[in-house]
Amino acid sequence: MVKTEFSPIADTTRRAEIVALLRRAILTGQLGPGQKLNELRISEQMRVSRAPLREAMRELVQEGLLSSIPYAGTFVIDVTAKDIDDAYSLNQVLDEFAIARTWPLRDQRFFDELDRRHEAVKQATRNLDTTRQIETALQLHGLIYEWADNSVLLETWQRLISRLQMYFALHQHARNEPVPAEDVHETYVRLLKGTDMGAAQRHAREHIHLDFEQLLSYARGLEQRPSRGA
Amino acid sequence: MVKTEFSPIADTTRRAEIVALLRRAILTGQLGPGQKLNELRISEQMRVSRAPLREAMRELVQEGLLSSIPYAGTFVIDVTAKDIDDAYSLNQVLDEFAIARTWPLRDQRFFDELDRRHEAVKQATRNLDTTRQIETALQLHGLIYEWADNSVLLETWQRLISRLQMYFALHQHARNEPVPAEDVHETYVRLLKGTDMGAAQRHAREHIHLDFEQLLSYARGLEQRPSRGA
DNA sequence: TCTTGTTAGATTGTCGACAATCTGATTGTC
DNA sequence: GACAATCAGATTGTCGACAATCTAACAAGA
Repeated sequence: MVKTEFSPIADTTRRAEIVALLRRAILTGQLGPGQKLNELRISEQMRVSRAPLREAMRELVQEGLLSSIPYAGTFVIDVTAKDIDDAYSLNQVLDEFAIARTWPLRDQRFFDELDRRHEAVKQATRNLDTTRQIETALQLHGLIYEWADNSVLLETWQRLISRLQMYFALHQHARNEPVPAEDVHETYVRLLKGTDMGAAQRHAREHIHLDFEQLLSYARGLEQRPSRGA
Repeated sequence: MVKTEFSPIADTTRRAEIVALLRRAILTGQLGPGQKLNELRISEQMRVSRAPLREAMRELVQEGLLSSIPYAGTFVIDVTAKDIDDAYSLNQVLDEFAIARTWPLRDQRFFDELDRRHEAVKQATRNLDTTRQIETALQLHGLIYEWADNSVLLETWQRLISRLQMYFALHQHARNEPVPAEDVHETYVRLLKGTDMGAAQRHAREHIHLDFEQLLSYARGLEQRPSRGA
């Protein structure tokens, strides 16, 4: 008997597809912060009734990407500088924990996957695809969470990251300039392969520090002259 | 002009009430792990149509209390020893972080609220109300998260804790014996009022350690002979 | 006996219509 | 003109019915 490895088949409900569509629209900035989601219009555009759409929106509300006010509407969450700062500081703590948990579990498969994701970032960078670059960079960063063998931690990080991805996408959208060509993840990958866990943890803190600083100043700028919706 | 302090008025949608009802049923053990939620039956019992019920269930799925399989059903999540262990280890890290953040923000109002919640636990203990005892103990513990002024952290903790509360409730249900009468939170409260932050952090780790150990052995016992549903 | 195909019942997913609520403009009054 | 009452339109919340899918029992054939 050969050991078969089947992955679970795709969700075939409209609801699941709607969730994916909406999430993507938010994370890429297609739907801006504060924007209201009109149920009737969206359901007509997607050729779907409002029932699965509303269920999908409820999921995204709990996921933290939307916020809903009864009888008023459902909106894309607003970006405040404090939110980013909060997420950033928590992310530092989680990073440290994730690295500590992953450290003794590293093996060849881990290193291979690390390289693969690193390569994906470089690929996106070469192609000047900023959206994909953010996506791949977060996936590279997320490996330590997937490897840490702690489902609650992984889930927590994914919730955190979906918001950060939205922020980063907004930022890039606004600046609309070519992304840094040099490989900023080189050291990160190298340290994760090394033997000094403390060094890896320390670097992780600073690794994303610069990006966050830029993001923060951008968000602070937004708050001076808030533009509602789109 | 007097500074008015109005709390937001209650959500008046059926959906919100259904969420509250279901959550309570799960956290008190009225709905056991693995149990399937029949939409038609529940909607009839609540005198509500399936639409708001399904939306409510979608929220609880994202909250981590339910899990859903398309066309198969929605179930109360299963309790595994690993889940508890994962949640416990993450909770330690978060506790440390929350205390560090709260520390410089402590003031008289903090101390008062601390005493108030401590008193609530003692009250529930005197009344031998185990469910309420768990609830109040978690609320006491949650003060450092509410005070830490980090919305993402608070949200993370609340997700974590709703599951832990379910575990604890199950545990108590199973053992069904009078809860410890002595005041195990005395030291915790005293240290949070003191000047040695490190001591408070260290104690927080051990504070819940014993409870978790009991919980873990209980969960491990469950996994030997899994009883599905109720 | 084991496997495969069929079918009836139950349950979940989706739809279109109606009810409840909010928003903004309009009207009337002082 | 300022302000409150009213009303029409738009939008969200809820309902009941239908479609799609799953489950389990049963029958047919090797």
